[in-house]
Amino acid sequence: MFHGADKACKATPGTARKSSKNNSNEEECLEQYSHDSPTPLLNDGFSWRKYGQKKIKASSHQRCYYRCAYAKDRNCNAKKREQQIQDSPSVYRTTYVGKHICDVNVFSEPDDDIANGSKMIRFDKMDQAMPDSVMPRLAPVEQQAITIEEDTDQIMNLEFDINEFLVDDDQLWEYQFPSFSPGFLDDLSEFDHNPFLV
DNA sequence: CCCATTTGACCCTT
DNA sequence: AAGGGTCAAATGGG
Repeated sequence: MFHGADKACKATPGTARKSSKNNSNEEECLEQYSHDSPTPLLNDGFSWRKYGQKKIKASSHQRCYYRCAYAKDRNCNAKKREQQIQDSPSVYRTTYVGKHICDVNVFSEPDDDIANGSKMIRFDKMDQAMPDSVMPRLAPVEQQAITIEEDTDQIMNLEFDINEFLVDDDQLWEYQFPSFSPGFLDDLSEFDHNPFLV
């Protein structure tokens, strides 16, 4: 139950407010994709703009809502929400929703890129770092085994899975960003996450 | 001043 | 009605 990849084929609830009730079944199947890490994933390569924050009933922590900083300019509909889902060993779940069409150039063939060992990273408009963080795995994951968690969006079994998360994450990031050392992220989050102070 | 975050109201779905 | 997601005015920092 980790990288819960599943689609929400219900015509973007967010935009539904404009066209009243056009829902039902559009072809707007948003992918949803979560990623857990011991620290908030503040800098995942995209520029985000926070647009909301809410207290979630199930959790004692708040959930923050971000959308692509270029959403306006490039009409990008990528969003993410981030929430601390556990305390003791703190775990933050970042859920990505939608795709970054603002960076569609590097998106062409993620698998191909990786296979060829070529660079799939562009720093053009990013003042931060690598683009395309976790998105490229969307497609492959979809046809893998989604049978694990479907709608079980709960946190429950996290306790014993944490270790898996950590290990897997390291490998995952290394796999996706060969140019960066695995510790790169740790380093980053170490100084720009401040759950309680500041 | 400009722009990103904050924050509560608003809206939609269940 | 409750819970979750987004808007937008106010706020604060650069």
